Amino acid sequence: MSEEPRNTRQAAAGERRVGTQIRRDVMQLILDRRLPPGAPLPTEAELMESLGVSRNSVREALKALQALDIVEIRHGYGTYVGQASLTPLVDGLTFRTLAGVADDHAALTEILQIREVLEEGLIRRVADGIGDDGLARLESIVGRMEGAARAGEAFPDLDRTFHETLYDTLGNALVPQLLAAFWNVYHRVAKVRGWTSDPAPAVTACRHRDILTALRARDVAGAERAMADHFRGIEARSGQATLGVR
Amino acid sequence: MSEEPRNTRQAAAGERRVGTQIRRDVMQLILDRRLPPGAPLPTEAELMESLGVSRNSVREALKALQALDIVEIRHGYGTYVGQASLTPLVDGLTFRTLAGVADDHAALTEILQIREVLEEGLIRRVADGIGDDGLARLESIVGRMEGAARAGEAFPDLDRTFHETLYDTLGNALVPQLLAAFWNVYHRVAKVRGWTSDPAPAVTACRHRDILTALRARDVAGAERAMADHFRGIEARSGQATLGVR
DNA sequence: GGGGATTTGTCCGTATGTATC
DNA sequence: CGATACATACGGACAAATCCC
Repeated sequence: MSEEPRNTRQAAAGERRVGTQIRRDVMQLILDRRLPPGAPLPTEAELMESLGVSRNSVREALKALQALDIVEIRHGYGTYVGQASLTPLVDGLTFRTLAGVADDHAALTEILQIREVLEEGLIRRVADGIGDDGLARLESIVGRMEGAARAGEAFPDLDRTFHETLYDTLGNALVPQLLAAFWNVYHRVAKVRGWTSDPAPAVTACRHRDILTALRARDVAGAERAMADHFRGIEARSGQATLGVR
Repeated sequence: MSEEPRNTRQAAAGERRVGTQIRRDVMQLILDRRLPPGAPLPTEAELMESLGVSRNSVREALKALQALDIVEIRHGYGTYVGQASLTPLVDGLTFRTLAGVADDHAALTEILQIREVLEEGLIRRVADGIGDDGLARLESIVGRMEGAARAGEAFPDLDRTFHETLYDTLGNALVPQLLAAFWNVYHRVAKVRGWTSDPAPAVTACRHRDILTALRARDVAGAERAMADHFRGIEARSGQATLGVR
């Protein structure tokens, strides 16, 4: 009775840090039970008993998993399986950009370049397989863009929705989420920096119209060029904004 | 003395959740003081005094920031500014893939498709601006690949290094990190699933040789085709692996 | 290499706010 | 509205790891 292994954690030699082990255990629990997003998880009390750890350790591990959107905690109600979205990427990239040792224009240009490469490559695949319903949905969005542009208003949400719907037809759920993540980082940084949003809505609406027109004509090369032009416009706006604060 | 605003947090009405507010405060502290990655942060005791909260709350917030790689905690030493790497993305995507309601082959195909679009678009820009030193570094890597292939051994690390060095010349620090993140997710899932690594190293080495040859000849279209062929090979391997466990 | 100081890791107990039924 | 279950937050205590002298 000289040494009593309080729990099974030390004996298994899985991890020396309790907190890390709890994180792995909770993730493994979700995987083992095939719990879908939104499914209820054991309460903190149940976890501290089944894992043999204190409430504080459970909470710290749960907070870490919450930051990764692997679990979702609702105050006074319970803990649930999270959506595993790309929110952590948005938070991380936003912080990284704002904290950049160099000026943020360079960091934002990097993000923009990746978006550009992605969308230029994707538009080709979209042009091949888009159907009439997809074109109709895009037409509706572009129509609303032109309406807002005539009123002289910017339309960041419509812009985002356009690109999101554009790649819905690919059947790749990760693509719209990744592009939305980059989009969110860009606009969140712009908001913090106090940049004005889209000084020329009419031009932006025209760019989207060009993309849709090329898509209708099944003009792959034209769609690629239209998308490239669109990004030239964004870069120009971004460059002017940084010039303004210098 | 009837009401003493212990801190400025409640008065500003920024957030009603203490934990969330601490997270924002610590991030803002890093931004305000222009602290670079690796710089020391206040100790837990200092934070609980300056923010007027308990140690548990400080620790929970710090654990969340640690999961995002925004801070780095060293047991018995101190807390430091993190690298803000893409580790959270790797963790999230790996979990998301393993927990996928559909089979993981679909989820991995999504990741692979994004890598494919990215690298096919990037290789074009690389072919324009790569110098002799870059070609020499790639030559060295491909040479070691061919050596390993002759010995019948797989070379996952060399594969990863090849793609990483390939895009070093772009001057976009985010590109290699993002590709490395996708690469890590793919191989981590493959490891968990017990897939065998690269059954035909000779073919893989040949694909990389093709890319390098096209790059030397400044053959943009050829480089793009070689890269596409490379991904066809990966997809074939991935498809066979999932067939094997069925 | 030994010892003390500092800092994070873990645990316990208690009180409070919050959402659901 | 009350009752209940749950997360949120606080305070104190000791253990473990690291560093410095």
